[in-house]
Amino acid sequence: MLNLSDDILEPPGRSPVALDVARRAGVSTATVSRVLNGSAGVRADKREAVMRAAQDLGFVANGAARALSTRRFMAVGAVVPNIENEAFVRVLSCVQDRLRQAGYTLIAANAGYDLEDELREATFLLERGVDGLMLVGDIHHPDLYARITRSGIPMVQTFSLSREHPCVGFDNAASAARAANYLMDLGHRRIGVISGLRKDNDRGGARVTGIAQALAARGLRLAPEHDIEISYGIGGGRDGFRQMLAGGRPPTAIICGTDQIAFGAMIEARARGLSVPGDLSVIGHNDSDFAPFLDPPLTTIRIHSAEIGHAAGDHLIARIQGRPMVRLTEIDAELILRASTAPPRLDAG
Amino acid sequence: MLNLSDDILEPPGRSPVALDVARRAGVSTATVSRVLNGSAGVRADKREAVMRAAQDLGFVANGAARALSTRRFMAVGAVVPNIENEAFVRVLSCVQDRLRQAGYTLIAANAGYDLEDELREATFLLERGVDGLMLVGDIHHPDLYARITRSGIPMVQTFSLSREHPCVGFDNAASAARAANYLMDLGHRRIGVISGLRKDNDRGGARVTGIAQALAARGLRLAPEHDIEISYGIGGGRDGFRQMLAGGRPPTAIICGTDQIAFGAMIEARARGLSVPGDLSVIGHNDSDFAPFLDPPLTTIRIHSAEIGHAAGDHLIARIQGRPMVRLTEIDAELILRASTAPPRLDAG
DNA sequence: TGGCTATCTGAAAGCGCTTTCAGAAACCGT
DNA sequence: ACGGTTTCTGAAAGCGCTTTCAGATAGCCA
Repeated sequence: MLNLSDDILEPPGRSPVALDVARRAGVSTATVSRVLNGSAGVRADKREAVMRAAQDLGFVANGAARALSTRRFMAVGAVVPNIENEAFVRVLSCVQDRLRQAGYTLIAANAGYDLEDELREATFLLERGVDGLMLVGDIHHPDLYARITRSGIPMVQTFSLSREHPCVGFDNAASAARAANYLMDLGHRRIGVISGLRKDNDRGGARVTGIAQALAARGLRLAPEHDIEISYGIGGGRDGFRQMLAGGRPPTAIICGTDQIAFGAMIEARARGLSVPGDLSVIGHNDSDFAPFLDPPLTTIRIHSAEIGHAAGDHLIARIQGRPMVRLTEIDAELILRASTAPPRLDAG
Repeated sequence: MLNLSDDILEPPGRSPVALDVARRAGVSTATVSRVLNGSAGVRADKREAVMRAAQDLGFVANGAARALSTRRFMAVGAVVPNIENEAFVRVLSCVQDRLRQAGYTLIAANAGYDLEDELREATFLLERGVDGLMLVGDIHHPDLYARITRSGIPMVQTFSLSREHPCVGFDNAASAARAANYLMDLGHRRIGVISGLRKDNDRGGARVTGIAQALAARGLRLAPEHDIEISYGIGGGRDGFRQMLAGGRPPTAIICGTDQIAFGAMIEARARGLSVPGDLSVIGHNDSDFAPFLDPPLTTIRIHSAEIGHAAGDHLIARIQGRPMVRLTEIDAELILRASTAPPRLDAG
């Protein structure tokens, strides 16, 4: 690196502050602030001088001081159940897109499907001073709502609909019911479910409820041995389907909580000599990247994570900026038909 | 909600500050600060009073004021090329683990494999006042290093080794070479590569170089028509392999930049009537969740993302806290042998 | 009980920025 | 050239917390 005088002058211990810029430009810190924040009403020559001085010094405003002064942290927090889950990552990424455009930062945290942990993480973000908060689902620690209210910042829930709180999501029960109806229309009468853990997870719970109700509406029932709950993942899907087969008469179709679970179930089915969709129809959830590439390509409920993220971001920004905003935004999920579903064999009874 | 007097007393407009707690507890803000930061030397009765007052008021310290005062933001930033990439997400998640234990927050940003964007995002984080910075790879915008130096915060690079900068990673060239040697040991002589975009991506570049050198060391060469660069993803893998077949005599083995690419290539191979590993051996990178479940299970280079993340987190925390830290930490990648690799057919020549 | 040390505590001074408010400078028409 | 505007600018007052420093209090022994 060249030893330009500017570099040498900078004592490495202390980074330049607004006062340094002001002195160098021969103005006051007030003017420095005005220039750097783009507010009008500064004569061109002074504006120039400030810009140059800031540039020379490599001045970067201290975010904490700015936040303290403006009472805006310029960041919003998001707590998701699992930061490694494809759908949540997509949402975070899209929320961040929108925030960035408005000059805000996203700070994401992981709750691990546990209400206490979620409370802890959200409190952490609240302490940091985030200007808004994004959560997943409609089940939260009661103290959490109190703290959010007290902090006075806007909050939005995602991935499910809520009658109490602002939300961007879809009707998990209805979309799962749609999948069940589709299977029944194909002629299936023994339909199973493999879902992720449902504790403190309204999405998972609603989906199973929706399916059960759709079955009931046509005089069928979700047999307990066909209602499996496992921890997420491909391995979980294998285990789940194995468990289901152990429960007596096998279903002719299953609806899975994620595409990973569906993938696992399909692997296990094949290992047992069952063909998909010949002996077993399979439906997943999410429309993951790999879903169209499975063998057979997976029929799945596409959750528009990107749209949810964008809408949630817009929602928070609007409320932070004091603009009016609808309480509920519905981003409908969609049943994507591929080749993992077909009518049951005639002899399947 | 019950209308407890405490709730009513709180004017919703203004959240309580340290002074409110101090008054209610009958002490000064200095003592409040001492109690809430766990510093010793406060008599038990006053400590109690402060705790109760803080509790009653639902007091949450203002993070900006604290940061301004302590000159610590208690957050570190991370800029990764693609926040939706499994390996990077894993690293972020593990870095966060470590940071959290030390009381720090992670703020992640997306650079999209573009040096300018990376500079922009990193600057954004620097402005925020992060206490440390994690980057991916050893190729960055020259201005970025200058800004980091000027800010005086510790930085660590990940996923590759660097002779200049602090880093936690592995030798991409060597591990890819190991895969190539393994294939050559099996008897392969026409080996191809499908990698992600290599522009501004030292990892991708190093891997291809490593493979080319390993081939050269045994008197073979990486034919240009067997050296394919595509954008990441399963679809990319399909396209890439199709492209490779169009280039004349097909390879008997390929090494792919990610498991997704490998998956795509396997799909395309099968569509062309080639069996894996009979006609084509395939090696991936990352050991993704689904790799063991592909058909056949995928041989892949396992990158220990979790360990990299933990080490990077520890590295930053140590330096932030002024503890000494080694400049370079090597977390070796590992070749995981599964069923997608086998000796070439005898007639493959 | 007095005097000395060991503990506690509060007043006050920042941290670095934004923003108000009043004064200075520039501009205008006559 | 002068009063009246209009436009700019800087001094100074916070924002809410931490931390120093000196004074107050408690504890102890003789």
